[in-house]
Amino acid sequence: MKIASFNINGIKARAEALPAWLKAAEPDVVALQEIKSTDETFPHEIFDGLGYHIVTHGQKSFNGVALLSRFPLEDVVCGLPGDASDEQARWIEATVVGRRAVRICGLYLPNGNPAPGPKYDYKLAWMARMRARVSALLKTEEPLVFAGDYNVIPQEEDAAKPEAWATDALALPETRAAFRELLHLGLTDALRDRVPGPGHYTFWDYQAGAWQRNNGIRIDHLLLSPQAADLLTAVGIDKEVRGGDKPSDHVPIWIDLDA
DNA sequence: ATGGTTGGTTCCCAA
Repeated sequence: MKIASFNINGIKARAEALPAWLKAAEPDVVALQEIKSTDETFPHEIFDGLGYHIVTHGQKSFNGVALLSRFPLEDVVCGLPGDASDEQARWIEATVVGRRAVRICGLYLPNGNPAPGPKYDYKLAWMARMRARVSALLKTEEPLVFAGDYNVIPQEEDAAKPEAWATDALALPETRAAFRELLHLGLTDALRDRVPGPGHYTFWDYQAGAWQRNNGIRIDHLLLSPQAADLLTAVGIDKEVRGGDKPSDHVPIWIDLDA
């Protein structure tokens, strides 16, 4: 089962690039972030003929997440549990059954800039709430995949120019500590596990020729529960997508599970 | 230290 995460930075702007990647990469399940669309205005027609079941959790203008799957999407949960007053669409869960059942959680973790400030407070509170949700799901002992844009640069080696991010919400010590707390629950960072070391980026800013200079950062992650990590057979970043026509500023990251 | 670009919306904000 090939499972991917892709922050598309606007579903309507990616009406050509996203289907083109799906045809080439043939993922079974995809977690999309930043659809920037409501459920009502989501352009389902761009996926016609590609064979995906689709669930969306959108909002107007900003954020918004979705799951695509060649298998039916079961037991869907929209919104990160733990704060009924939170109106930002950043979390969606569903179970897919291939040869085995896997629960997929798609997430768009808050950016948090500027830090310090209320946006950074929201980021840290959201990460604490995610930790509680991960803990609850781990008790099921199901294979779990947490796929998304974490807006976290976990270590210095995950940025081409780490000094440029020293005071940024994506890299502050408190951000990295909160990310490590997730890992310490028992999750495996699939890419770090299989391809340790520097130079593996998933985001290049549109500005200042970041792509041409390979000034990238690794902020899109696939974290696996122990039962999912046992099934991991491959991991990759589809870097070439960044050089295509009308690209997102993020590229897809994917894993293959023996499931 | 600053600037630079894109998307969705709107008389700029978020990233």
